[in-house]
Amino acid sequence: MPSLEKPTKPAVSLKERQREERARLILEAAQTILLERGYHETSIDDIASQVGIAKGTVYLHFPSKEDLMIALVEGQLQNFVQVIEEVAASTCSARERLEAILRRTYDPSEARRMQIFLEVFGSADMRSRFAEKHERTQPIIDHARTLLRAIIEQGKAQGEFDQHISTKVMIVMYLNLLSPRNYHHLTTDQTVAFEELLPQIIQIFFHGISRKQA
Amino acid sequence: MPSLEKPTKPAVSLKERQREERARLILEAAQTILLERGYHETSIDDIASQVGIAKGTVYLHFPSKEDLMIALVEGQLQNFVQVIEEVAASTCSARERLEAILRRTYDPSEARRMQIFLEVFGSADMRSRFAEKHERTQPIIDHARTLLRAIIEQGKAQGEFDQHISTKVMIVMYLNLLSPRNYHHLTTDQTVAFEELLPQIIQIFFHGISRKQA
Amino acid sequence: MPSLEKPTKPAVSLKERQREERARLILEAAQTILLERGYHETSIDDIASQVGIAKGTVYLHFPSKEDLMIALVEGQLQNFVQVIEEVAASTCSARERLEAILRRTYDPSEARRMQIFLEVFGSADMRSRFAEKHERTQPIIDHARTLLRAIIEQGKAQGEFDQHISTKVMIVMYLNLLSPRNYHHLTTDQTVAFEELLPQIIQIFFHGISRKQA
Amino acid sequence: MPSLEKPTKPAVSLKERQREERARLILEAAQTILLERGYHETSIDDIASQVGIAKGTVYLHFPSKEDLMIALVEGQLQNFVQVIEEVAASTCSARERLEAILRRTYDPSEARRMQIFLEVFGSADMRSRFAEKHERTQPIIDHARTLLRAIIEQGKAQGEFDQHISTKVMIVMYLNLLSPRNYHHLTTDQTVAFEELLPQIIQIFFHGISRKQA
DNA sequence: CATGAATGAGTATTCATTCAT
DNA sequence: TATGAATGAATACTCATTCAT
Repeated sequence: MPSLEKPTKPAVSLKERQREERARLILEAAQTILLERGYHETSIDDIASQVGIAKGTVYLHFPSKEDLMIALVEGQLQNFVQVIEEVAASTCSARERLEAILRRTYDPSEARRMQIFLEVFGSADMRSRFAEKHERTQPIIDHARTLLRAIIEQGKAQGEFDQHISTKVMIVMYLNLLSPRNYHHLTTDQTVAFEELLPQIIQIFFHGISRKQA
Repeated sequence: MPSLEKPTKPAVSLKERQREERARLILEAAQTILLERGYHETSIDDIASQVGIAKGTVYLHFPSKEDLMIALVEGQLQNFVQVIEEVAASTCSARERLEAILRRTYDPSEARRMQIFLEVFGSADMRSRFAEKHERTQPIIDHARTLLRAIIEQGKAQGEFDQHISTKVMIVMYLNLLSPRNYHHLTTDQTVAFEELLPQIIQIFFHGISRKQA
Repeated sequence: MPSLEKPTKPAVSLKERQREERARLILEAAQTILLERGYHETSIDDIASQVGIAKGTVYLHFPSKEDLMIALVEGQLQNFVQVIEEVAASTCSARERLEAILRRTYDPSEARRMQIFLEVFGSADMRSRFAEKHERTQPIIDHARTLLRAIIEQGKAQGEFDQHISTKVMIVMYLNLLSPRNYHHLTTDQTVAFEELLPQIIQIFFHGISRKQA
Repeated sequence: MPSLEKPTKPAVSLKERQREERARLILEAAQTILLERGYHETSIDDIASQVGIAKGTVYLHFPSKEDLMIALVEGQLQNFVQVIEEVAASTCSARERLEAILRRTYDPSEARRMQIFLEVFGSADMRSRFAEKHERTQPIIDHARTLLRAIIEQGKAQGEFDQHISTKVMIVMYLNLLSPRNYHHLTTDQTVAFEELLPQIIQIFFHGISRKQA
């Protein structure tokens, strides 16, 4: 019977799990409000009351508003890297792999998880605020870029992509496609459904970078 | 008597001109600092002292910090529309016209004039702040989109662009290209010079949307 | 059966002793940290972790931070009174007895035990905080003063001290000598060692109050 | 007539005078409340409403609560040094000069001006808070000590004071006498009037350090 | 009893905005 | 008109205290 032993370990892990759960709830609330209102318009009180806890409790999990923000971005960045890693391991063609990443990024159930991270780099406020504390995130970003670079260069080598276009530019443009935010710019009048948006974007991008049939 | 000639009109107009000049100086200073530091990190005092006037004077021209910001964006938006209008009137091919707009947007001497406008829509802070006061900018944006739509549809009609891709998507993606900011995302290590960036972006985009040679 | 011997009393007393021991440990830790950092810079957490217990446990012994402080001061005050009482009982001359008290107060091994008490009265923060809860300490202080008064008046009666100087003033000045803190004022550059400081202070004070040889 | 010239200088100086007046009022209020309640128990709001101004206005004059405190202490320190300097210049005997300083320090109209400065060095909180920002005050203190040293050493040379007692110890003890605060320790029961206190203190101290008539 | 997570009152500080000069 | 001193609402953060486990 497993009840023979009553180890203290699970207890510790329980507290730890509760703690992480709490942190996760805070991050989630923070994400929702931050996306809606932005960093400066969101107070710690707002976040706390969204979670249904007291202001002080937020500080038990994150030493400062900024650190909360950074944790949020870092988590999403890691999510993103994980998606790339999973896809990178497959044996499909380069295009298929890049498409897969795009699809997972646009997948509504995933999308929310990455918005802040994508948002952060789009705001002067945020970027300058981040610049200093980037040390930890930079290596993760570098890793992501390395993986993408490998995929794209395979695609070039296999004749899928145009070798005259710099890999760097492809990466940048590809990453641009990843920000669903960009597609709200001037489409608040929801006349293009997301379901039709993605295939067309894919079409433009991959046709755009495909090897020209001279 | 000096009242022989109608002195009021010119006087008013002079004052008015001076007034506008003042407002322009403030907007210019605001633009510079806002781009550098972001909305919240920029105080009215910062802007005033950049212009060399007192804080209170800013309020003689703009009723609030937010209105200053909105005036700034509106001005840039109008700039942008003007560029589109100028180009739209030409008789070049659709692609040539769209390329011309891109080039003027990327042109360093013009670029600064549009960055805030482009930046604003990339920050949750800004967007939510704007949402309410959009009434005035929305018609301008609609006008721009109408002009672009016309060009693109000409391009489709003339067989330049792929008719299977929705015009809306093309517009959105095209507007995305316009934000130089996007190309800083992960290119802080200046390995892709801007001069080579633009032609490649153009290449990808226009090849991407070009009619397929079945 | 273990109930043969009356186990309750010793058990309670053991618990009580443990309880008091705990309280003593807390007071000791509090003293160390409070002296180093001051009342406001010391958190209950600091004290608890210095003792190696949890924050809540401190509250099982002292109803508030302030009460902890008061208990500390009261204990030290009692210490001080005890020193006076021990010395007062001796048969030496008045001057020898007052000197003995001074020496024991300055004795490094004792000194720490009284610093907080002396410190408290030197800080406006502390005094105002104390003012209300003085009721309990006041009688102890009165007792100390009575003892000192007796010694001094003996000294006067025996011709040791100048009868023209008020006993009250002598007491006040004498108590002033007791605060080693005072001698840090401007001697941070440690050029006067404590060992030479005390004899000279004694010399000045007792010569100062000695009967004048007309 | 002096009204012939309407110089702008006086206007500037008026503003400047108003500004200084305001700062003085703040310092005065701060002093009163700080002495009563101590640093931590005094909020900027308390000070502001004591002066009858808004919180923000305090910050127009002092960049932080701490700086306000430092300004206060520094001002009082300078007051003290000025007293010493004035007295030091006289040609009286050493004792007379030291007595003069004591009297001026105890003079009720002056006393309030120095209490904070004397208080600060009596609180662990304050001292540690000050330690860092002492750079500016240290030279002033050193100057004061140099002046006092000179007087005392003259006294020794002239046979007024006992040469066997270290000048440093005399200075320290003398400075101790200067803190009226010390004489409240245990004399809240106003049985010794200040008028009789001072002469007796003087008597003890100067008899204490006087050359012994072997 | 002991714990330490949760609380929320309290505070320093900032800055857009106003208005007397 | 221009100024900039004054204002006070807003907000991040701390920490004594409580209480469920």
